[in-house]
Amino acid sequence: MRQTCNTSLVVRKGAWSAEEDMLLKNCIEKFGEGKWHLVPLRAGLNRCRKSCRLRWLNYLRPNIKKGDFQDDEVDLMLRLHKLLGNRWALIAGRIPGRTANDVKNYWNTHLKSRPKPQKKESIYGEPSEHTRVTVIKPQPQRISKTLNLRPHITNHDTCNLIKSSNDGMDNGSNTSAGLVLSPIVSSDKINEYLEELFAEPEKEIIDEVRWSFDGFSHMEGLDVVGQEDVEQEEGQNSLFDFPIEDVAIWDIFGSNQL
DNA sequence: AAAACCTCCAACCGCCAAGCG
DNA sequence: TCGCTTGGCGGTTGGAGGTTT
Repeated sequence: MRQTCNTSLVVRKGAWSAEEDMLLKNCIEKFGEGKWHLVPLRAGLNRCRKSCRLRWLNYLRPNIKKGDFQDDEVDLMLRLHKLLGNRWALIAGRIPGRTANDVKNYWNTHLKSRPKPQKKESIYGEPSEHTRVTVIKPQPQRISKTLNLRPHITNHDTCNLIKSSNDGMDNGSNTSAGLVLSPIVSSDKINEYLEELFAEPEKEIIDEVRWSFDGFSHMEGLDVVGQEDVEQEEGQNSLFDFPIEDVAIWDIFGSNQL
């Protein structure tokens, strides 16, 4: 019989006690993350694997930032949500110390129902009523060898996806798989997609995206290469083959391997 | 003071895809 | 190729604590 959280097997539910936390923490520190099906046994916990995993990821793991979201975190969250939609794991992967659950909860409680600001007052780039925004949703959610990234990009476009070896996180706060797009997609396709995405004058698009690039590179210690430098790069199949604003979009998809 | 209501977030649930035999 | 197990995700819920009446 398969033991899951849904069976009638008696597994403890509800809030975790300090003792359970300690047992789980000791277990993870001893055996490492992963093999969640073994964790309840190893730790001596009467909890299901999912519950153990969730408790560790959302509460016990080191480097988790508690407390209110800072303005820059909220700003980043809004921008990422505009691009990615409800991809909380991906969004959290770009906000150091925050978990997907944190981001989701914050969004649902603070941002979801808030009125959209007027266009001119918008600091988050919210779309006007005439602006159609297409949320980028890498499809499918998990990497597949036969992945068709987006309808815009047909099989004719060679579009390789590489699963990031370090899950796309360099801050230890997220376990979502990072996606790395190899830059074989034509710039035309990217520009076409950007235009559809923002449906704004070109300058605004570039400003928006450049902000993103600057933000990420600052946050993650990336070495920003300006447009002039980009043009001097010679390597083939390099992300630097792209204009700087294009690189930012791919970074948003989850890569920190620039 | 207490009941009603609201807010927030930890935890649960169900689903999906990868991996493996 | 198929079925099972596992890891991971987003949506939802329940209850504790705070606020209002």
